Amino acid sequence: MEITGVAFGIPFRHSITDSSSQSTKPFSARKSPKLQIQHASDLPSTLTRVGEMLTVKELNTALKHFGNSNKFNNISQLFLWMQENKKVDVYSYSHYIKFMANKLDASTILKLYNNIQDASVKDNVYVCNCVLRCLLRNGKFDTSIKLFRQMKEDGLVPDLVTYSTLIAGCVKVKDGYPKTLELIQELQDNNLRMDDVIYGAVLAVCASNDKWEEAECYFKQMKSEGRSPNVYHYSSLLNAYSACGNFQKADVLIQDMKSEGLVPNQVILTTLLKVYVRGGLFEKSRELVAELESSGYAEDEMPYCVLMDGLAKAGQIHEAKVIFDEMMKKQVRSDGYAHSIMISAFCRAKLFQEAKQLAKDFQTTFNKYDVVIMNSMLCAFCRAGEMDSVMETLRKMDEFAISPDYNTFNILIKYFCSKNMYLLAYRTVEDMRSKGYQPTEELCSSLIFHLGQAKAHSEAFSIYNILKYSKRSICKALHEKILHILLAGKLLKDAYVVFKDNATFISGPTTKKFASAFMKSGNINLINDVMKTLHSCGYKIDLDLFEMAVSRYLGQPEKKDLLLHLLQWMPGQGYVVDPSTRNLILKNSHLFGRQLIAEVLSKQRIKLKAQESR
DNA sequence: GTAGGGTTAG
Repeated sequence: MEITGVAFGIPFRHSITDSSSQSTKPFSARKSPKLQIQHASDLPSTLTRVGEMLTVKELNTALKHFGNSNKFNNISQLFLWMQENKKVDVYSYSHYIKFMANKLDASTILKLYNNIQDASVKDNVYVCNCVLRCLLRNGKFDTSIKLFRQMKEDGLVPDLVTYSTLIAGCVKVKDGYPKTLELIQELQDNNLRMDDVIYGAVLAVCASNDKWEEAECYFKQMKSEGRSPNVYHYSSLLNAYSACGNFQKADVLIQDMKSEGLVPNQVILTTLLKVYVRGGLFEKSRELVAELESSGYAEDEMPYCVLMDGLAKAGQIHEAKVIFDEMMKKQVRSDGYAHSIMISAFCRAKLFQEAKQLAKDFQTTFNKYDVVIMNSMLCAFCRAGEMDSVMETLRKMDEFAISPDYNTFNILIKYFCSKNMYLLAYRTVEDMRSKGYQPTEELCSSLIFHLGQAKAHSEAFSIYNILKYSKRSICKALHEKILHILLAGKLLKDAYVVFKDNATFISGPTTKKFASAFMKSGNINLINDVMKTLHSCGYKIDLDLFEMAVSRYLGQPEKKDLLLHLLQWMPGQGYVVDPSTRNLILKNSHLFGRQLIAEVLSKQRIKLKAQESR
């Protein structure tokens, strides 16, 4: 066997990069550890072999290498190894988090951050900024604000990048505008000054929150600070004008922009179209679309979509359809937005056959789906009563792994209700809630009613509880409604809970109905509790109720302590058993101890006499 | 060697 090449060849360290050499050494042995890592087919075992030879800096470079070539699996394996072998620094964290920003979910990133032991890494501004950005990318705005607070307490000194990251996170967030104001105030308090990037983010926040006056104000402010707005700043302000359809302001802004030497691009002109459409200037809008077409800016569907949607929402559904047909004739590139807009528009206009037709058309011509188009189609099929198509669409959602959203659930639940499929509707509400969506009270309330009618008592109660434990306030009459359903279903323990929590909303007759149902067949161990609850709610317990309770106890002598307790409790609240109940007790007193019973009853009599003499 | 932004449609 020839071994010379391996045993006596060029020393390993020197062979490094020359993978094309004719050496007989094994391929891997001819590479530097660094390259071995970068080219490893089995990274963990390569790391075990050569990882220790590399510095943190070199490992970071490898991390960057994997990051730049989108090798996410390798990034994870390498970073994990680095952590386990204590070869991490701030660069490792910021590289890793940056590259994995779209792959790490919120809980993973939080765990990663919270597990950092080295305080100098944990309050490093680069690391913190990366972590915050990653959370915001995951849509976790509140979490990131909370973490930001925590970071500051732990020693983070935020910089301009921190604030711009957070402000950018405020776009498309409820309450994003007030939060942005707070952040601006805070950065100013920290003696930082807004730069072009922050102005850009702030203008976008204003635009998405319908704050055109505020947007205008920031725009002027940045100009007065000697900054030159770029095309993005202009387009955000223009977008802010679109919400109110202020076309005069928009036209002036475009002139201003041109005079600054900026050329309106496709986005600017499309946004201007949005302003005209929102302003109801449909003739001017059509002209602008024509202008976009001749500039080559109408090669995809967006401008048509803006116009169609505006027309449809202004009640001009047929005019919208004309645009749609023209668009189809011109074979404009479409991702399905145009279909989605028209399907929803037809549904809104209650033109369900037309909606269904377009939905079918979409199914046969597109093979690309998302949750919005799925919802449009579902809505159309449901409203047109096409059960098979509804089911097929649901199968498609599964097939394409599209998770249902709030709208999906709502459409389905309403549909199932309309078809009297209440149990299916019930299961869909449960599903909806388990996915974190809150059904509306109106929907729940009607479903509770129908489930009750269908004798699905415990299902009705589940829906009631979903409503109750949601943060919304619920209609007071619902408590009484569910109480009737629970009584009908003999779910007396649940009925008791509902009664106890909502006694003030329950009418006298319903209270009476609950009380006698409970005395008759409720859990014997709760009878005294129910009595006390009734009394403390101001309900005057009548003697029949006591008689029922006493009969229950007499039927189960092992509960004698409960009977004695009840009898002892009564006089203090002004109750005394009636003569027939008294006789009943006396007749059975051997079961309880004659002496005791006699004492208790005589105490009741004394009390009674005292009351009478008063 | 590390981190930030902003524009149009359902």
